[in-house]
Amino acid sequence: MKLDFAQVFKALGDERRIRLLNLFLQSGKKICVCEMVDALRIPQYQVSKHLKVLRNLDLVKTTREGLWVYYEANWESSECVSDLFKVIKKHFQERFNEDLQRLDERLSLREGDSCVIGYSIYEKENES
Amino acid sequence: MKLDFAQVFKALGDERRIRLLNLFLQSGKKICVCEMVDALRIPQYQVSKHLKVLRNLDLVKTTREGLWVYYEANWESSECVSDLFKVIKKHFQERFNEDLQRLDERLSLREGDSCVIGYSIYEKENES
DNA sequence: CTCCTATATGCTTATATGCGAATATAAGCA
DNA sequence: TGCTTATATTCGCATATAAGCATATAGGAG
Repeated sequence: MKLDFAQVFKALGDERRIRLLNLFLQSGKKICVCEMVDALRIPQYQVSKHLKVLRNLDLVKTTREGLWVYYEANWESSECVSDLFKVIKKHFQERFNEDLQRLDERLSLREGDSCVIGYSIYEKENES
Repeated sequence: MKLDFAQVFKALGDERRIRLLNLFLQSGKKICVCEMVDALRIPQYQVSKHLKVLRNLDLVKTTREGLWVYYEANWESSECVSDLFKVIKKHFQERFNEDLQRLDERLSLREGDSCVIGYSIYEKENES
C-alpha cells in the first residue's frame, strides 16, 4: 500500500478536516461523531463525510461501541504522517481554540469514558 | 497578515507543487523556471502557474537576474511552515529522486551560479 | 419484529478547480 | 526603436468538488 502524500496534504487542505484532526491530536482521546458535531458546529453529515476522507487515507482509527463510533488519530500510519501530526499538534493548539473549549464542555458530560447523550441537547436549545 | 494553514496544505496537495518545493528544499539552491521545466518534465506555463500559488502563500522567494527568475524556499515565512519544510525535506528525498537527478544534470550546465541555456536544449532533442 | 437513535451514504445542483492554447509582459541586445 | 528569449497571465472548456437534503445502515431496547 503505497501512500500518496499529495493526497494527505489535500485532505488536510480543508479547514474542517484539519479541525477534526486537531481535536484528536490535542485531546489525545477517542471522540464520537456527535461530540465532533458539537465541537465544530457543523452538520452531522458533513462530519461523517470529512471523517471518511481521513479514514480512507488511514489518518484516523475507529472503534464502535454500540451506536456510537469513536475516532482517534492513527499514529501508526507512517513516520512521515506522524511527523506531520506533531507539527499540527504543536502549532494548531490556539488556532482552533474555540473547538477545543466546546469539546471540553461536551466531554464533561460523559459518563466514565463514554458519550451518553447523543444529540439530545439540541432539543434543550430551543429554550434559549 | 494572518496565514490560513488550510491554504498551505491545499497548496501542497498538488503533486507538482510538492515536487517544485522539494527541488528547493533538497538542493538548497535558487533554481530558475527553465531548470524546473527540465527537472519535472512539465510545460512552462504549468510551472509558472504552480509557482504563483506557492508565491501567493509566501512559501517561496524570488530573485530576478536579467531574463531569468530564480526561486527558492522561504524559510522565514513562519515557524509552522518551516517545520513543515523540515518534514518534507526529511521524507521526500527518495520519493521524487528522478526530479533531483534531472535537476543535477541541468545544474551542471550552469556557468558559475547562473543558468545560461534557457530552453535551447529542446532544439537538440529532435535529433534523438 | 418494531421502533428509536447514531452514523454513513446517495443524489442533485452549484461552485470551483484543472488544462491547454494563445497571448501578454519584461528584460536584454542590436 | 524593434527583435528575441524567459516568464507570467488570460480565456474557454471540461471536470472535479462542495453543500444540502433525503435516505440507508447498524445496533440497542422493548
